[in-house]
Amino acid sequence: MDKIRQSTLHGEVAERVRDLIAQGVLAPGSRVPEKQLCEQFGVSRTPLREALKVLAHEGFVELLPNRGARVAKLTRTTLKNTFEVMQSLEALAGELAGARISDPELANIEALHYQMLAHYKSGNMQEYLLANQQIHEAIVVASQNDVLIDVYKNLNHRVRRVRFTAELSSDYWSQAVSEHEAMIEALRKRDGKELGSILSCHLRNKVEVSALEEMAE
Amino acid sequence: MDKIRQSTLHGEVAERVRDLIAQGVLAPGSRVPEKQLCEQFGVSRTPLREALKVLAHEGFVELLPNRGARVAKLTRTTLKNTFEVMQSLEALAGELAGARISDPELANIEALHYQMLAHYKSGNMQEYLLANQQIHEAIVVASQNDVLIDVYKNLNHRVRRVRFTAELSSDYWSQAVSEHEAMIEALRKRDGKELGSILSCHLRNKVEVSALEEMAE
DNA sequence: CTCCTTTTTTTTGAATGCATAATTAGATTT
DNA sequence: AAATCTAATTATGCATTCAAAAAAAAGGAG
Repeated sequence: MDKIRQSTLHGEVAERVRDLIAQGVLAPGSRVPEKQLCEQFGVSRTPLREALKVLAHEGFVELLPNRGARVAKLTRTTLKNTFEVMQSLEALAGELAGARISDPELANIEALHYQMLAHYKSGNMQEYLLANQQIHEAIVVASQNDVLIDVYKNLNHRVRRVRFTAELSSDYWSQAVSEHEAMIEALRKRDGKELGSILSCHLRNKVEVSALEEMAE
Repeated sequence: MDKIRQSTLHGEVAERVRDLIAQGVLAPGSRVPEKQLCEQFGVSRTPLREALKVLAHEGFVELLPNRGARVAKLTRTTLKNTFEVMQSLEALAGELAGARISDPELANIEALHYQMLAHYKSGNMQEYLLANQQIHEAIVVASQNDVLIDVYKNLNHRVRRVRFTAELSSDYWSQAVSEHEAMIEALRKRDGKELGSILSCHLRNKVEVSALEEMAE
């Protein structure tokens, strides 16, 4: 389950910077202080700068010529666009997963589903959202399409810093839960088409629901 | 039309290395000779290595710890997976473009369409494929979803090195052309749903059609 | 002659150094 | 006192250097 230790320094650094951005330690629009981060991480500027190149490509930071890296602002529009793409990718994942999912994978998703229901009943939103997230990821993984998995994870990374702080209405919860029920049902029937269209709708509300912290500009 | 000169050295270098890979100068599986490329480009290893980090993230090369970068092999499976994702993205692009495309954009696509038809009639496959490619890209751009455009371009980059060397059957050509006719028709009607489903089918044959040069393993 | 070990060479990963551009601070002028 | 110009400081981009690891070459045993 653990991913293989990459042992690439720039990779480690990239992950830590991503975390700093996700946690809001590095504010959107602010410059990325190379020197300070180097001291903090105990590495030289070289691997940090390599990491910044990758992060720029991932959309976490912007590189300004001779002005270093700035934390990219996640605008409402970008967020909406990202969800739009993720929705489409999930729909594809659902279609493929229907045809390709293995029994253990299905069992795992079912287990997650019941965990999620339990959190729903007990009103534990944090845990609910985590299980929910894991289900979606598991479906994507079950698609067995490496490119899809890769692109999806990258986009997921990007929106990680958006916290769902809003109180979700009970209406929304119950609808989401029933959609999830339908998803599991479709998976059990190995009905990819059905699963795809459920997933396609499922994300549609997420944008409005998510309360955005940093929607400057 | 010209993109803004980025003036980032690692960006330039990345592009040149991408080209070398696309042209097959750097063979799949072979190691990327840092020193040699540095001399060839007239830059030091720093920007080259930064570029390699980005290229690794893009899937062009693989980084092996203490063994440098190797040109990634594009397996049949990866190619199939990539087309699967691109197809899904194009379908989304079509849906969005239907709602959002501007009149000049539509006119441009129509122009490209007629160019493509001309090449079809004259049997110029190379030019036909180019126009075809441009139409697909223009539809993606017309979606006005920056994230989508970005991801699509990246995937398109990856498969650029696959050359369509096979002689396309006239059956395939005529079918593809009539599908394109339908696409234009849907665009004129601003019918995103229709365009999406046409595009969704349109790519489906591409995998089999594409004659792959480097399908080792 | 082949296989294995040891040494040499090359290559890689990361730190440091240096020139240039940008930012800040200070001085000068109005 | 506000604004503008200039000097000092700092940060950035890239080249270079250095240590460690891997590949290649040389040597030795069976």
